[in-house]
Amino acid sequence: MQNLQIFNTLTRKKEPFTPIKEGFAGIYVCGPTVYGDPHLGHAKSYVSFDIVVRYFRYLGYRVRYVQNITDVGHLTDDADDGEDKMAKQSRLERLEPMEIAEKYTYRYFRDMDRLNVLRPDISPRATGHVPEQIAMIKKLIERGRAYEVNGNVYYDVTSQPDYGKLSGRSLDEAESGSRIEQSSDKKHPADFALWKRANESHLMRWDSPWGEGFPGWHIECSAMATKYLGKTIDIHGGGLENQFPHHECEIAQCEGAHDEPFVRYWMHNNMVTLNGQKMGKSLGNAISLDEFFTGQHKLLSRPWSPDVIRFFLLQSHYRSTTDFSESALESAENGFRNLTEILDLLHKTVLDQRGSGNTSGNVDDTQEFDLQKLKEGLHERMNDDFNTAKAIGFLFEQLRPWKARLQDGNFPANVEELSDFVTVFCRDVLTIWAPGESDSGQNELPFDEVMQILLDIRQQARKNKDWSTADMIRDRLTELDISIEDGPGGSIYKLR
RNA sequence: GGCGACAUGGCCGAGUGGCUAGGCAGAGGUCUGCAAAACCUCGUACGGCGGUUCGAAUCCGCCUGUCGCCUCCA
Repeated sequence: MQNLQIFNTLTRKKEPFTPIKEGFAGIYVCGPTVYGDPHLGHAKSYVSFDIVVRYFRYLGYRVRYVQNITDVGHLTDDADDGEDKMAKQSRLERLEPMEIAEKYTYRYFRDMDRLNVLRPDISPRATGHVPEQIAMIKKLIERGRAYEVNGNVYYDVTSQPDYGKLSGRSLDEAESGSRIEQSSDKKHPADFALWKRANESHLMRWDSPWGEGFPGWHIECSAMATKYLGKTIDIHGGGLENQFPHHECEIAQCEGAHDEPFVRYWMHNNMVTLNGQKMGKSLGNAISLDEFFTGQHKLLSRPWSPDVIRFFLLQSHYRSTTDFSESALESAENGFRNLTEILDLLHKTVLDQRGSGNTSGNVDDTQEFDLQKLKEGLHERMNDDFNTAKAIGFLFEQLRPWKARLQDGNFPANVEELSDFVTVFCRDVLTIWAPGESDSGQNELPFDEVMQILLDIRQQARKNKDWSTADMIRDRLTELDISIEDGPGGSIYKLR
């Protein structure tokens, strides 16, 4: 009955989703390395997978969503003398490495909360799972998949016949690749570290059978995914740039340790560009989410709300690159406002009907709203590899014809069912709107009542053709970013 | 150098071999004391060159361009 199709990076095809266990879905997504503020790239990735999780739940699946927090400092350089990212940041900020991890973990969740990204069910920390990682490494050595040299442990890629199956690489390519470091200890240039020996100055270090050191940068995901989701998991997601080498190595580690397929469906979201350019610290265009929300960045002319950023992201597909620019955001913002106005109207109509028994509007029976068509259309689009862009387009297409009628107080006979469905879909799946959200600004003070007084005075002036008073009220309010709109049924105000 | 993706109307952005995606902007109109807002109407696009086909933006080849990965990165 559900024809959910997922594009599987492993096969490069859309495939119907079938869970390992009926009714359950285990999802693992690579989480952030917490040594800096989250930026647009994080937003794209985690909003994309937020949709995946929410849609699965909407379909009735019980989801376990696991997303790691990488708080072990991995090296900025694959060579032995590379600096640890966490250590580097802790030196810069004069904080303990774990203070850095905590600080940026909080900031990560704060910004994701603002974007309405659901928190994972489990957010395992890499530093909290060192024993699990060591156990997995031991197992790999026992099974002849890994070897130890001078306190370092490497994975032997030649022991994995299908190494490279996810990214479409072969070991021959890797061997001839010009940019692979020819590390002395490795048997094969593509071998990767499972455990690194810590030199004297290294801050984050643990005891292990191979001496003091720290885990390699792929093993945490393998160990934690296995611990919480089992040897084979339904879905593993992450950014496209992690496809190789990170995810390839995760597969090698898990399948080397368990001889069972690690992941059924691999999902990768595409990247974000800013004004057509790759976002990077070196390019000076890496804008953090907080800077977007506050507008405090030299490339931004004003703040952009998290809702608009989420909506903008959903207007493109997760497997397409998304180019951010202020003009594109502005378009999204206008469209977003347009759509939410319709949703507000629907909700308000239902409240009026339910509330005051006697109704101000009336049923427009000249035309039915085809709710079945809306439902099926949205499901069809979401089932097509979570195509939120198509779904939003369809939402506009179906709802727009009713906007004018709703404004005139006319509504379809099934307005309640329509509103209920749309509320669930927009609030629980897309999460771009929730009923009553837009007008619950300052309930502490009787702001609304005061405004009503002003509007009444102005209405009186207009009745008396006292245009100068009427216009003064409007102009002064406009200065405060409160706009007045006169309609047939009276005037209303809008903040912003 | 190796591997891979993408090139759609002013902008953003979906897309199935044949039928209007959608949004934003723009133009005209309705409404209005003026304005704003809102609503209605309007665009027939698919990088270039070949090929397959009755028919291709959609399939194949070549070319050009952009981007990503190959090194930490969502």
